[in-house]
Amino acid sequence: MPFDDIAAALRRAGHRVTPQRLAIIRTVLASEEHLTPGALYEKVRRMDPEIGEVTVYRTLNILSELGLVCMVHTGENAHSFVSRPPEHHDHLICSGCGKVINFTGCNIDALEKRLVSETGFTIEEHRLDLFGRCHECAAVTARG
Amino acid sequence: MPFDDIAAALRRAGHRVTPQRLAIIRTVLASEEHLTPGALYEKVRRMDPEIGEVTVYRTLNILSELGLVCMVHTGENAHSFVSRPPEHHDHLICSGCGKVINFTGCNIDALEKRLVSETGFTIEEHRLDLFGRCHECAAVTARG
DNA sequence: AGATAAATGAAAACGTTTGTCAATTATTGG
DNA sequence: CCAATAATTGACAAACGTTTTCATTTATCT
Ligand SMILES: [Zn+2]
Ligand SMILES: [Zn+2]
Ligand SMILES: [Zn+2]
Ligand SMILES: [Zn+2]
Repeated sequence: MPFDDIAAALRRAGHRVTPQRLAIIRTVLASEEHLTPGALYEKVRRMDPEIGEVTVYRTLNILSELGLVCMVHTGENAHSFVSRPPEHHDHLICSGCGKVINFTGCNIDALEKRLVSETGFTIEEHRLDLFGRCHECAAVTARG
Repeated sequence: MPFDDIAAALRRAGHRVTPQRLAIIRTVLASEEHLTPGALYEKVRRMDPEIGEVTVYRTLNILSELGLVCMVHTGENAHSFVSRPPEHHDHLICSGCGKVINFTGCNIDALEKRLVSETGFTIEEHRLDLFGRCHECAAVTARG
């Protein structure tokens, strides 16, 4: 999602567009990786050394509630946030070497439809991680 | 997973089988819902009032690493744990109230086959979490 | 039963997240 | 542009969730 669209959506939702919020949005957009509020705070400080950590938390909550950034539950003790990617993808992770392969086309629409009708939930997103062993690591295991 | 199997697996992995751990396992097995370590601690205390909260944390980490219980990332600020049912299941999680619904039949075999042939990976397991809003929480959002 | 290393529980350290509040500031409208 | 207004900010502290530390206890093995 482009910078200007995020700022416009913020204003449209009745929030003010402050320099601090713009700095936070820029920093999220500039980073490819998922960042915790704390890590993001450290990065934003380089742009705006006076910014408070609390402002980062508050802004991320707003952006995430408006669907302007993506909140990821990693299993660590803190949430992570990342700019909303252009297209949806999931992960294939090697338990041996840690290699991560992104793939598209998870194709779970039928499953989502089934669950919507069975549970009454509104489904917004999902996270699918497949764990296994890459070719190299599988070979090592077989030998050992 | 039955009580005795969990205890045996614990011992097989080189861990000791203590009364505290048995109480924690019993409590997890007795509860249908996902519980945070804190909530679980309150329940276990009724069986063993002298148990320490730290022991609950440590035990849950061990059980979860050994795959004997299921750790759920709900989007709340704490993880939840639940007994692992005999058959594979995935999670549908409400971003509003944290409610978790288990479902079976994720049916991703075709996807796994495709990825195996495309990447050469051997796939061992997966984690699929769907996030959305339950009927009650969706109503609140629409009203607000 | 005795030796040994793992496990326990209390307290404290640590990181994350939220609440409070006076001071600042983006926005609105004249 | 200026003044009025209400949202936002940042410092501080409080509330959580989780891990570390360490002396004491205890499960396990011989
Ligand atoms: Zn590998
Ligand atoms: Zn997907
Ligand atoms: Zn709900
Ligand atoms: Zn599944």
